Amino acid sequence: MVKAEERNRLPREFFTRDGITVARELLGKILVHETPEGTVRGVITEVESYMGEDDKGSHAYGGRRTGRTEPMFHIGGTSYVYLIYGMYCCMNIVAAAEDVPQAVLIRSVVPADGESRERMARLRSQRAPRGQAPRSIEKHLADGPGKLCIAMGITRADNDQDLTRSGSFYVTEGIEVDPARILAGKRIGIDYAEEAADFLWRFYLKEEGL
DNA sequence: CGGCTGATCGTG
DNA sequence: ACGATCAGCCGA
Repeated sequence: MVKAEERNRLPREFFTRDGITVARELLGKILVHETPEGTVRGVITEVESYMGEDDKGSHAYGGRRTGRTEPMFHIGGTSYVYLIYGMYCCMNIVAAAEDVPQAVLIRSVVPADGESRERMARLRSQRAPRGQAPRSIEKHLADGPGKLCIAMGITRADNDQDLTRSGSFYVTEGIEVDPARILAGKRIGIDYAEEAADFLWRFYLKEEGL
């Protein structure tokens, strides 16, 4: 007997489309991570597209295929988790076909239920670098790529996983999103990307209200 | 709320 | 050296 959640898992065909379509469609979907501490579910509210070899903002720009970027070249539906600034992780979901290095950076989620909210708060609290936990965990539970990974227990151990098959890491249907509620803006933190820094490839939901 | 800065380390 | 970042601290 399968869990209802398993029946709603997004299939390969969802992810093997272009990175902008997948990014927009991911808004409102639920990222699920089953950890030893329990299952954490987050509704995706902000994403960014990284569009492959020609995108100066992408790790795969110029076809750069190394140990780190390898997962980006795998088939749509693969996870790409990497360490950033020596202390945080960023979580991406690869899009498109194999050898087409497009990916969607998950920038923000909100807890899908009360249990997830509690687990996110605990995970964020227990990882207090020097001293006390962050000031306002409640208001900023998972509203950033690094915070999101901490809140959902996502680490580099979750890199290069097939989200369409993994038993503990996947995406399911979520809330219905009116396309009119999707806003677009410039991607964050890629000032070095020249003209690509101005592309409106960041998508987010108007009003975090849900 | 906006700007500045230190922390920290795998990757190329 | 350099980040697809975060949190604390400052000033307005």
